[in-house]
Formats: sequence, C-alpha cells, structure tokens
Amino acid sequence: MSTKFFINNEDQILRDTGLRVTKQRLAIVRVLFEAEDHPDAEQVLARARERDASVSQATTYRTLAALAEKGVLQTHTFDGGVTRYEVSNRPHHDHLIDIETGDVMEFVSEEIERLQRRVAAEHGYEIVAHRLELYCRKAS
Amino acid sequence: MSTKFFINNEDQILRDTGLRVTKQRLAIVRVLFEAEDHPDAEQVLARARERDASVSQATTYRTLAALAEKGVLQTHTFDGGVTRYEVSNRPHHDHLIDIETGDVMEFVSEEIERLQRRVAAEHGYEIVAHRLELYCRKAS
DNA sequence: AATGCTTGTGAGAATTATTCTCATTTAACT
DNA sequence: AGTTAAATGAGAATAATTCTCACAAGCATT
Repeated sequence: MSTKFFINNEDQILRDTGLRVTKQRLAIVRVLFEAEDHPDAEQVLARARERDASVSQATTYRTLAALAEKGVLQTHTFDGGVTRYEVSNRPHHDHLIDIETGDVMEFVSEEIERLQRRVAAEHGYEIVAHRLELYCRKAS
Repeated sequence: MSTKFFINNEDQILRDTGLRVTKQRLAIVRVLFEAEDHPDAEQVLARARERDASVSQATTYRTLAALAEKGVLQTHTFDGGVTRYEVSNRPHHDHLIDIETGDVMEFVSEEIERLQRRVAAEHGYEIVAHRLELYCRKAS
C-alpha cells in the first residue's frame, strides 16, 4: 500500500477540472469537501488558512469561482445575503432555512421536481437548474 | 366627484405603512406599482427620476428597504445578481427565468405549494415564505 | 398660516463583497 | 534542470448598498 497509488482525491478533482494543483487550492478544496454546512467565501478562507496560512482572499475567490464554473461547486445566495458554496457531487437537494436560527436543512421531493418539469414544459422550456428555498419557522 | 375624496392610492400605501408622504416616495411607489417587470434599485431610481428629478439614490434605497420591511414589496435576488423588487399585493407566484435572454416569467402551481407545506411539516416547520426559481432554456 | 417636533432628504463618504492588476512564484512538461 | 504558461499575494478597483450629517419638509397643534 504505497502512498504512490493513493493519490489525493482533492488532487484529482483539481486535475479533472483542468486546474493546476497548488497547495492553496488543495487547502480550499479540502475545506469544501469536509464542510457540512454552506460556507461563504470568508468562512472558506478562514478554514483554508488553518490548513495553509498562505491562502489569500484573492485565491479563495478565484478558486471558488473556477470550481463553480466547472460545476464542482454550487453557489447559493439565500435571500439577499452573501454567496455560499457547497460541493455539487452530492445528491441534489433543496433548502429549508430556519429564519430564526439561520440553520439550513436539506430535502428532496421527487414529486416537486416532477411538477417543476411539467410547469417548465407547459411554457415550452426545459429546466437547466432550479432553486427552491423554504423560509420557515418552527411549527407552533 | 371632488378630488378630495379620491386620495391617491400611492398616498394611502405610504400612510398605511407609517411613512410620511413625500414627493420622492410617491414617485418611487408609482414606479413600482406600474412596473410589469422586476426592476432593481438602479432602474427604480431612473424611472422615478422621470417623474421627479429630485429623487436621489439614497432615498431610493431607503424607500425600497422600508417598503420591503413593511411587506409592501418582495425582494428577489436571482442567482447572485442584484436585488430586484416587486409589489407583493399581487397574487403569489414563482419565477421561470430564461437563462439565454434573462426574461422572467411567472407561474403558480397550487400542487407544488401543497407539497412544500408538506415537506416543511415533516421537518416540524411552517413556511413563512418561499422561493422557487426555474432556470430554463427553450425546449428543443 | 405660523409653530415646533420629528422624519425625510441629497450629497457624498463609508462599507461590504467581489474582481482585477501586476510583479513574483510555481506547477507541469520537457 | 530549463522553459513556459498559469497561479499567487497584496493591494487597488469596482459595484451594490448603507451610513452620516446638515438642511428641508411633513404633519399635528395652535
């Protein structure tokens, strides 16, 4: 089991998207893949710096933009806030936001997806992407 | 039919929300009520200035924020762009965005709404607001 | 209509998130 | 190791939005 044969996952992700593998990018990609929330650029930068202090703000924004462009990341902008990022190789899901705590939960409803496609078709369109966000408060 | 009894609609909207009636605010509110699109602050300002050249950027932002806060306006931020506004006393609807032209269409699906409420309920929540956007291209 | 108190206003400065510039460094291919 | 194109950090630039403050205007009361 030489390490030679176990090249980093994150390494491969960068190569696959045609990006050169740098330590800064590796730090950023690792942060994103281990994140269980939906961090914004500032949070990604802070966490990446824990791994590699040389990561700069510019590189963070550039890398996030590049990965989003290539489809590795999804971007979200919940209700007028900052852009938040999440890896998109995970199963598709929509978001339920607790408006009191800011917590973000994920859900899927194949039924809703199907109805969305029907609505689009009725207008003569096909869906490329969609966004469904439920802003909720705890049921009384 | 003295005009006395027919006070401006827009006038009343401002009073109802506890805002003083100024000529700048009237211009802004009129722009919003006659708009058939989803203008951003810059567009609202430009249109309001056609009615009253004294409207400033600061007042536009302040008035839009105040009206949104009071629930008179809805705000939208389509895919990382600028904030766009629309009056919310119109029937609820979601948005279908043509990703090639940027056109925004509106639709409603009571079926989808119902499923949304069910999803929220399953998580122990009730929906305060929601956002559903379909990013589409013309069907081939 | 004049008074007074409170709120709204414009101009421009300040903030915030994000993108760009450029001189230097580094990854990847020889 | 040598070459070249791409990536980097620092800080400047931009864009959208919010804030500051001195002055103006709304509105309730005379």
